[in-house]
Amino acid sequence: MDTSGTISCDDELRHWPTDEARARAVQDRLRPYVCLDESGPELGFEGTVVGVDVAYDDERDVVAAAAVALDARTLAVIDEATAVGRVAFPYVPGLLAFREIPTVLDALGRLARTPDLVVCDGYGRAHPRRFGLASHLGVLTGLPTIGVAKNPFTFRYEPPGPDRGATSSLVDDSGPALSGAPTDGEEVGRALRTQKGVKPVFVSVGHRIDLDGACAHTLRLAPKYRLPETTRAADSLCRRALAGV
DNA sequence: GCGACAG
DNA sequence: ATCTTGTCGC
Repeated sequence: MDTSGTISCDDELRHWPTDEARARAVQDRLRPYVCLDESGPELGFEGTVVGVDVAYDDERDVVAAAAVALDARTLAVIDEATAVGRVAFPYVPGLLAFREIPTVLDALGRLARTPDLVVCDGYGRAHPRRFGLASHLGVLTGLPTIGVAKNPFTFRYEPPGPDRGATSSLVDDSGPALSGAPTDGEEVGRALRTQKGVKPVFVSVGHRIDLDGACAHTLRLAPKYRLPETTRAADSLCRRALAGV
């Protein structure tokens, strides 16, 4: 595998790790493939923004994933897909991707057309090893991805201004944990106020987009509610899919 | 040792 | 994530 200097999604799935140490090793191995020097799709581009999310039934060890494609201009739903699978990994903070991605990939593959941008529940670069769910999904699919989380995890931030669109830096103060570059105090994402007077969401870059673009798209996707319409639609659909199993 | 900890 | 009643508001 990986004899061409690129990633094979199928190979990664075939060698999915089963313990924490190997999962962290996978993150360290794939992190160099994250692309941070593309600006991403234009705001209001012609194409689809796809939201993905999963729901669990721990009793039966079942996970349901949903992928919902919205028209990037009108935010109208134009396609939906679901997939059901077995939980592939326990919940461990920092290793969420290994629990969710296999079934999410299955759902994404059932869409009629390839997404132009994918919005994930959780983090991208805002991650202990700079390789959260959104980055992982981006590297495996090659698609531009962003992470929109509902909580700041362990990262520090100042509350953004009260108005819609206000932002503040999400900073990693854990120190230079990664080999090499000094990352202490680095901005790993942003707190973004999507609705006036409402708790912000936490946006970070996944793959092939910059932080400004990730925030701009997130704000545009949340014209009425705190969470992006992509997330709301995917959350609703995966819950219905789980209930139907 | 203790608390914190995306979903 | 999931467990869960009522309640306030458009």
